[in-house]
Amino acid sequence: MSRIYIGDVKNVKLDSVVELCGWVQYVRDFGKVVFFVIKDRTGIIQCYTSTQSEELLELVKKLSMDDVVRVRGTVKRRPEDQINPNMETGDIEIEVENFEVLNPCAPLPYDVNGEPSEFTKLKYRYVDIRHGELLTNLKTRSVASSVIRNYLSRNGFWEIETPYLTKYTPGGARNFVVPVRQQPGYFYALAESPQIFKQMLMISGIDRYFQFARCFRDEDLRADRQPEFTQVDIEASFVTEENIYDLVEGMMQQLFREVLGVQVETPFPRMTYDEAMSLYGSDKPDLRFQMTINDYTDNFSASKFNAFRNVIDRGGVVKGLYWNKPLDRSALKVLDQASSGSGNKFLFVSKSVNGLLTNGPKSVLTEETWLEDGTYVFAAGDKWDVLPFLGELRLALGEYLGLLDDDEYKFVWVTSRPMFEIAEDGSLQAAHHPFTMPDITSIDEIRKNPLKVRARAYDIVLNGVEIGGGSIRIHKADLQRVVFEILGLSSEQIEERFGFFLDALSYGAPPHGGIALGFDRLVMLLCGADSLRQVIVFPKTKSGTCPLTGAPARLFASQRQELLPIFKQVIEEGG
RNA sequence: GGAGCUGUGGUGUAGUGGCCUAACAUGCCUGCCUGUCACGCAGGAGAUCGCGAGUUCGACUCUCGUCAGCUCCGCCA
Repeated sequence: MSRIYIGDVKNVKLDSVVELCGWVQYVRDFGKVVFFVIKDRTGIIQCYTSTQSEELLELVKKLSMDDVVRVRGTVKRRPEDQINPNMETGDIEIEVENFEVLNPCAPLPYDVNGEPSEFTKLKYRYVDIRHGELLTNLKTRSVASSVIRNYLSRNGFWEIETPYLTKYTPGGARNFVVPVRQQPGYFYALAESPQIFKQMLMISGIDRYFQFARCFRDEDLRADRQPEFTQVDIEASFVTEENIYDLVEGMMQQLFREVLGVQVETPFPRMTYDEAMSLYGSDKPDLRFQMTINDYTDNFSASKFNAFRNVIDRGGVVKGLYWNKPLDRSALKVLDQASSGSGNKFLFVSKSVNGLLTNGPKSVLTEETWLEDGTYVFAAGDKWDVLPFLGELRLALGEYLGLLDDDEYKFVWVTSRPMFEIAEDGSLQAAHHPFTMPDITSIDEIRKNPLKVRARAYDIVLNGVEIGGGSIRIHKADLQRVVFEILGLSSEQIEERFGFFLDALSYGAPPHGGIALGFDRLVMLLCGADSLRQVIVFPKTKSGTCPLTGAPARLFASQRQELLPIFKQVIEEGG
């Protein structure tokens, strides 16, 4: 006989003898009879021992929480009146024949039934995983990755690993750098994504590739951002947008069916970036509720409400949200909360048979006879300030009205972003990345008016969260060179930074495209978690430290000696 | 880089310019209990109130600084 999982005990015949390994959860000592509950990753079960063996009884009394034990005993049905309906194994228990403490556990550093600070839990992450929801989340994560691997393999994709130690890529995220002992003054960069390599694989004739790629970015962290995270990186040759959409929609369908038992409708709706912004005030619209942003510029163009009319006279717009029921002050309060700190103001008007409730001038607004019963939230100003602001208010209102259903999954493709946007310093920068194919028929088009050009890029959005993005790539060296030039790179810079890449494009690059899915975020949504830290096994704190290991750390003396020449070289090169 | 919130026995919280020799719960230690199920009961140990400076007759409490954690903005193609 050998050890079985606790979760399998319910499938074993009564009165058979089983061997279980796990952690002691609770000990309930009644002097002459002692109960203790043990747990492994599959479940929990109650064990008991009584006076049939005084020796055993004495040993069991000494157990404490999270001692690691091996228990051998008989599966017994509990007395009828002792069945615990709150326990999956509440109708049975193990009568202990013998047991062994494999390793006693020191008193736990925190109360596992309470809610210790996140820092404490990170410091003792293994305790948290053992006792919390993390165990379930990690299982979900494992199932998700296996579903995705199978799906992609079945569709002819090869899993290939690309280097993490690579060359610094300018623009985009800040890279982590790694000093190279053998070449003082030279550094690797940790890959912020496998972008260049996956294109190289297409040029290599791999045709279909995927990878669970770790990506590293040295930027400030958020609840949904870690310095290292995992992307499902996918690239294919001779494809169009439609092929990528089909592939990913099939994958999501399979994933949600196998992980959650949820049937996802395909194809996913699509909207352009402009539609998403003007209707939802966001490039990642949450389509779980259909409230959209409307234009009220005409309604207010002759209004006595000067604040709005003046904005319109200066070329601004008035946009707003409408809900067909009147709302009270608590809604206004929620919106105030949502807009505080944004620097934008909104006008709240709730109209009913009882009159107007508003945070604006009531007498003036009463004259706006076109207002219907229900609630309006208006904002006026420059279109590109007003839309994102109303986008925020829309979400706050949706949440307040209880329109965000956690069990609903609304996917949408957002397409046709502008190829370039204007950076703060006035220069142009790539809105997606500089390897994205512009939607043009001739190179002249992009040279003449780059800001008008759209990118053949697409984002996949689920319930207002961007879970992935990709594009058809540039596969011709001359077009790629022009894009670099528009981004302000000199020919010398292009040569130094991307010479090898332009070479590759000129040596038989096939048309290709792909997508990268944020695996951590995807798992977060599958688990219903609200922070990445709940689906990443050993995450870092907001300032990038690891409370468990104490990373990052200072160098040892011996390491300092070895690395000294490297930093000497850096200092000599100057700033 | 900016804004906000938080920091009190191992853990989670309470507290207020003197009432604090710092409270409660849980955990820990000792003892009692034959059917509990986060068992119960009795007793006990455990904290220079994140750190530093200042104001004050007096600071856990007020002020400034600093450190750490969290949320948001910037940033993250």
